[in-house]
Order: sequence, then structure tokens, then C-alpha cells
Amino acid sequence: MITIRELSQLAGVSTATVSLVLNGKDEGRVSPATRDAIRELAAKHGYRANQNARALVEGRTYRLAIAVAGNLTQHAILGQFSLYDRLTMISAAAHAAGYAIEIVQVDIDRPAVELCRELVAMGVDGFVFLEWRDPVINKLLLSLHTHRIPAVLLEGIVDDPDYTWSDHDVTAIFRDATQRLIGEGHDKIALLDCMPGVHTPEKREGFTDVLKQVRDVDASSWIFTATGPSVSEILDMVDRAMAAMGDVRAFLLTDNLAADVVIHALKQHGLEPPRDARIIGYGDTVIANRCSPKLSHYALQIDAQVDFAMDALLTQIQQGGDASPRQHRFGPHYIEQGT
Amino acid sequence: MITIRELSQLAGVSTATVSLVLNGKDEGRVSPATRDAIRELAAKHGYRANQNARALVEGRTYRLAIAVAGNLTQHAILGQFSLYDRLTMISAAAHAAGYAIEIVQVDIDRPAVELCRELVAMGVDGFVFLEWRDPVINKLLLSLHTHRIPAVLLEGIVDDPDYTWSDHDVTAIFRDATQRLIGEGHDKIALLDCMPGVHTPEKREGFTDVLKQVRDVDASSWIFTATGPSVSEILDMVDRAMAAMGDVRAFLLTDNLAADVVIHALKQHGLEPPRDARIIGYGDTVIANRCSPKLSHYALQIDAQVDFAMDALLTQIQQGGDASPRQHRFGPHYIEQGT
DNA sequence: TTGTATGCGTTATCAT
DNA sequence: ATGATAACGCATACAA
Repeated sequence: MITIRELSQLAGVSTATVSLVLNGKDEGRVSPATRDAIRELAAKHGYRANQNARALVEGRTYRLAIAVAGNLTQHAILGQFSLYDRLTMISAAAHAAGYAIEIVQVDIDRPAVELCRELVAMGVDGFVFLEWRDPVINKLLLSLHTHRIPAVLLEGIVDDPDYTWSDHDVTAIFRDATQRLIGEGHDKIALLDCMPGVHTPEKREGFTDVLKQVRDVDASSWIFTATGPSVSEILDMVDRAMAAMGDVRAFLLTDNLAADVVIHALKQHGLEPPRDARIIGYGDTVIANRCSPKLSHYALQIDAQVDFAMDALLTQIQQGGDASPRQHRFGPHYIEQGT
Repeated sequence: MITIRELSQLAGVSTATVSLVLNGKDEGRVSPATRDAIRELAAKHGYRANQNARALVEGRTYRLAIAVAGNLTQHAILGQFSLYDRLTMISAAAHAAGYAIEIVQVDIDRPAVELCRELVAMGVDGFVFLEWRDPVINKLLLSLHTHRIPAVLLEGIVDDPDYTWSDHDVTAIFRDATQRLIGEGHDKIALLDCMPGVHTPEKREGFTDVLKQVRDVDASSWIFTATGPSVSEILDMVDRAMAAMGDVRAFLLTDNLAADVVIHALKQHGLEPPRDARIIGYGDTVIANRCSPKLSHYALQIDAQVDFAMDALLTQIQQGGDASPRQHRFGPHYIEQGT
């Protein structure tokens, strides 16, 4: 690891000059000749700034915390399937900016005051909250806000305009999906809610609203629910759907997770997607790609969300808290595949 | 954040004394009175050492990398389900020792030389390799070894005694499981291999060996395979097992992931576990707890493995590479539950 | 038993 | 346009 000092000796200039150049702060303060020489030298020796020295002098830690909600009794197994992807993406974005991360499970059953204290005591430069549906998030964000510690909420929404978050627009997505199926000429559509409790109102609203507007039908009887994630529950749900609306050939799935089982169930009813049945899912693409045929679905655009959130977070850190909060709701992003 | 200097002023001693005490290096060098006073003061003000300053002076980064194998075309979705747990545990252990982490996806399809260079260039103090089954791990470990960068392999085995790893003893586990079922009086046992390719030989060996020794039967015809993870594949596997050995009531599952589907399949055959059928699984406990009834299984003991690996890694970092490598193979750990 | 001094790599403030 | 130099917080060799 070559240091800025060695670099300065090689270039025959001072460390200050090198620092200016390498941080892009040489706006008409360093001659183009020396600037180019320094850059070339740095590239040649593969110079990489020592983040610890930088952190020390800047009074930061160059560490971020990724906070995931959980509790002791009930693991967030459902959302867990692709948490790994999210963590990897966040870590990559952090790494690119010189940050390392810490992953912290926050037990939401504990008193909020304690949680706030612990989060602050972590001594990180910023927080990424991942998939928080629990209302305690508001208290945590407020606490961090008063401590002037930047934080973003990834895949979640809070009302207060002071906070930064990004999410996808669930209602818009299910609206778009329903419209798509109608546009394809389907008279009947079944909404298979295989993940009740997760954005259930938004999903149903998008579905029923469009059917009411476009077709003037009350689609509430076209919604079928699996109370749990088990195979038998899902099979039962499909059975009920087929029993209630025998000639339905279009299905909207509230989470890709159940796709494999749903496809199997449809086959048992003599329907072979995509030939005999049309299915659209919603959720993680990696999961949509697991079933055969691959599931057409609306993606969560995690990569775009991570980009947005990390950019907002790092900006806030850099500007010392007087950066304005950002919010973004990602619209429908449809991926056509086998079904 | 109170510093060592402020602490020293409060205690009326020098920073050196405080440093010695707080790092436990005051072996008969500081009077008990001042030592206690310093400790009390530190606790009172919640002193936490600035890791960046420490890192700077020690010439370390206080960052670890967690390297996960993957490639662009095929995501490690199967193992991914509980990667999140592992990452969280590792991060917690790292945090306790003052380390932050970076998560890096290593594309195993790329040239090993490139990968090695990139890993070294990360500039971390150590590596945790998570669930590597690809032989390229040997090259990576060798490269890091020559660069004197500590590394451990979690849930994996390499032959070379120079490397540090921990894993569970798959053969021993399936031996134990088979013995357990025999001990319970089961004449016939079906091995349902729902995850071919992952430790397949070890699993089969443990199974057939015990049945050969104890019962003198050739159990190779008692092994049934699902070529993929899909629901229909697994249902088909169970169907074949039931067709081939109609009165079998004991089932050994090569991965908990399929438990839900297997239970469903057995119910279709009129078998209600645990009343009519006995099932033992293998794998992550969080997954075993998802099905109903909960799956009895052999656990991976990830927490113990993380403890072991992280302790080994941190020791190696602290001792500057002349710490001896450690290996450990965790034996069977049975968890009795609903099935 | 305790204190002083030095240096780690960087940024930023002043001179020059 | 560039160079000295002072911090930042800590660990440690050395002095007292």
C-alpha cells in the first residue's frame, strides 16, 4: 500500500498537493502538469487512500449500519429470502464510497428508547433500514434525526417529509398488472393473495379499482387468500379459486414465492402455463426465475432502490445533515417471462 | 465520544496509563488504585476506543471481508435462504471485536488469478469464505496465505492442513440419523435426496453404511432423488418412494428446504406425520421451523461454527500470521420436533 | 509505577 | 501554484 507521502516524494511535490489532486479539489490550484503527473503516478502504483486515516481526520467512522427488523420468537423468514441480495448490493455501494458496514438485527419487541440508545452508540456514520414495516421505525428515525445521524429507509415508507426513503408503488403495480391482463382480453382475473399482511390493502386496492373502473365489476369475490405460506394452504387457495370461478385463466400473484406451488396446482387442474393460463407475479426476480416456466412478474427494482438510497445517504453524510431528505416511489417495472 | 486524552485528564494520569489499563496490558505496571479509577471513569463515560485511530497506529484496517461464491448466470439461491443468518452472526462477532465488514460476491467463473488480485486489493485484515464448494477456493486460500492475509472457510473443507476451516461432518450426521431411525424400530427407511449435488456422496454413504452394518441390507434401492427443487419434482420423488417401498414409514430428508412439500406429499398418501410417518431432516433450523408440524432435524450449528471460525480468524490477525491453523468438524446435533 | 514523545496517513490551514 | 505543518485518537518505546 503506497501512501500519499511516498507518492509526493516520487512526484517531487508535497503531500498537500497530492491530496488536493487525488480528491479532485484542485480547482485551479494545481498546475495541469503536476496534476497529471500525480494522477499517473497514483494509478501506476495503485494508490488507495487509507480510510482510517481519512476517517480520523474527518471525524467520521466510515462505517454504516444496516438495520434489519426482527425479533427473537419470529424470524423474518419470508422477507429473508432475498435479504442477502440487498445486503450485498448495499455493501457494494458502500464499499465504492469507502465505507464498511455492520449488520444489526433490531429486536422490535424491545423498548424503543433502548433501541435508540443502542443505535446511536454504534457510532456509525449512517443507517440503512431494510424492510421495516413496524411503526417503531418512526421513533428510531426521529431519534437518529435529533442526533443528526443520517438514515434512509429502503423498501418502506414513512409519512414525515423529514425522512429519506424509497419504495415501490404497490398500488400502482397491481393497477398496472390488472390493466395488463384486461388488455390481453381476460374477462376474469383471480388475485391469489399468498402473502397476507404484506401490503395487502394496496394490492387489493389496485386490483379492485381497475376492475371497477374498466369493467365495472366488483372484484372482491375474485380475491383468494392463503393464510399461511405452506404448500397445502396455497394449493387450497388455488382450488378455491378454481371452484369459484371455473373458467378463470388469468392469475395475479401477490408474491413470487408461491409461484412454483401455484403452477403445480394449476397443472393439477389441467392448466399448463402459459398455454392454458396466464400468471403474473410480484416480487424478487431471483425467486421468479426459480420456477418453470419462469414467472412473468413485476420486479422490486432493488438495484435502483439501493442506488437511490445509498446516494441519498452518502450525500447526507457528506453535507453534514443539511442535505434535504429524498423520497422516491418506484413505479411498475414489468418483466415478461415464461408465464 | 470521550477520548483517551480526556479520560487521562479526568483521572489525573497520562494517556499512556489509560491506554495500558483499557487494553489490559497493565500487568504489574499500573497501581491497582489508578487502574480501578480509570476503569470506573471509562465505564461511567461510556468510553469506546476510536477504531480508526487504533487501526491507523496498528497498521490494520479493522475490516473483514465476507466472500460468497456466486456467478452471473446461476445465483446460489438454494444456499441463499439462510445466508442472511450467517452474515448477521459473522457481523455481530466482528463488531464485538471492533471490526466492520464488507460483503463481496466472488464470480467463480472468472480467472482465479484475477480473483486473487482483487481479493488482496480489498485491503482487509481477513477473509471469511462462506459456503464454498468450488475447488477454486484452494487457489484463493493459497494466494491469501502467501500474502499473509488470514482467512477462514466457514462450512467447507479443504485438504491442506495450512488452512483454517470448520464444517459439519455430513457422513457422521447421516450415520447417526439412520441409526436413530433403526433404533426406533423402523425396518425400512427411505432417503429422500431433494438436493442432489450438495454432499451427495457423504449423505448416501452414511445412510447405506449403517444399514449394511446393522441390518445387512443394501439400501441403495432405498434412495430416491428429485432432480430439481420444484414442487412437482419433490412430489414425484415421494410418489416413487411410496411405490417402491409401500409400507415405509421412516424418511430421511437431505435438506429441510423440501420438508413442507414432503409432508404434503405424505399426507396425500394418507400418512399424517408424526402419527403415521417419521421424518428427519437436515439443514437450517429456521427452515425446519417453517413447516407444520415442525421438522425434527440435524442442525448445522451455524452459531457454533461462526464462533469457532471468527475466533480462529481474529487470533490469526492478532498474532500476525504465525498462529496455527485450526480445523473443526462438527458432529451430529439432533433437534427433536414435531415430526 | 507513571509520563513524554513519536508516529500512523490523511486533510486542511496557513504561509510562501 | 505549492509547501510546511498542525491536528485527529491511539499505542508504544523509552525515559524518569
